[in-house]
Amino acid sequence: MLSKPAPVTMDAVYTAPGYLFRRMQQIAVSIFVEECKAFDLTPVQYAALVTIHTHPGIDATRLSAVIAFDRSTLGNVIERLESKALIERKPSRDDKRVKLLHLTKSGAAVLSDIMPLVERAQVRMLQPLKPADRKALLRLLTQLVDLNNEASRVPLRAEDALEHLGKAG
Amino acid sequence: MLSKPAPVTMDAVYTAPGYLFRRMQQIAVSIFVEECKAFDLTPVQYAALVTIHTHPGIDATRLSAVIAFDRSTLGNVIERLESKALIERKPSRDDKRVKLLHLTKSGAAVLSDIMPLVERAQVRMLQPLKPADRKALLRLLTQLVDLNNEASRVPLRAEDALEHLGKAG
DNA sequence: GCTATATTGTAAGTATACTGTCAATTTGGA
DNA sequence: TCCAAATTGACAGTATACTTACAATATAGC
Repeated sequence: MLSKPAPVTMDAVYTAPGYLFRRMQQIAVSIFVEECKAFDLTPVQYAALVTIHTHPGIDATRLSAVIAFDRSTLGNVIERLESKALIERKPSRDDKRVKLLHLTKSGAAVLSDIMPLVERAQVRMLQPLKPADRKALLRLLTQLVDLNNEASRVPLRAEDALEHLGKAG
Repeated sequence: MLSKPAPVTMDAVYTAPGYLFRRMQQIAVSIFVEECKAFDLTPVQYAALVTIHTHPGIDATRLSAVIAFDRSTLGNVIERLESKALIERKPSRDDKRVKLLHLTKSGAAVLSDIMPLVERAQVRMLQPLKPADRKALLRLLTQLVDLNNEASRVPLRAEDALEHLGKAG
């Protein structure tokens, strides 16, 4: 026997994992921006700063692989960071196509000042849960993001991107 | 004694809940678009269609509250749905400021055709986890989104938005 | 050494997602 | 009733996040 199609309710939206992920991302960005409003820095810009600090002389394409950003999107992000004088772009001697990224003094100062605020924001996002639930959620989310890595259009390629990044500049 | 500041590593990015939420949202959108590519419909457009179907004659402002979207963003979404002839906008008799939203026949057909594909996408997002872990993650995420509702710039206001939406048109 | 292929940065185009502001309209209070 | 305040849809501006395309350059295979 064929059963009738279920009636459409708002549950088709509210209980969908995709809706919850979008909503949580919205909330996370709100909290981040609020905590860091003194610095006019977005979550994406922060991730880029941390990565350039950790890997001085990285180029834009590798950076995009290390933080799982689209290469085109990252172009604009880099532009904004450069116009705020937080990073510098210098042509590579080895490869004329490449531009190497470094933090400026100002960029390093901003990064070190903003890190405690970012930490506060991260804590706030999970605050409403009980400590054990925070741990459980983080564990499941880390696992799911890792297992779904290839499903995203811009998979994380941390090791691949960095294995050729020696002490060269 | 003052302790030295911890050295900055990529963990400042990778283990932050905010990074994991952004990454998971990225993955979720990728999977949605891939499953639904036959229909050229985005997750946001889908949520709008479901809501307009469930609440015919809703206006844009209430719609934004029901799915927790920014009102300005929603304006563009509605425009696109209208230009694809999936919805209609009609002026209200009661309030000259308001435009009421309804699905077209084509919109209703698309919605009913796309729902199984959306369901498949939602399943795929959690597929890599063990069934018990899927349930646990959904439960924690639902709880966290609910408890953090006010932290977002556009809180969900389902009941408020709908309590005045009677049979009027 | 020369050529097919790949990589890099960049640009244009689309779609969220937010910040403001604004005019038209409605509503509530004095 | 009349005026201040709120609401609604629209617009401009910024910032992700993706697509495709392109020119300059580099690399690999022959």
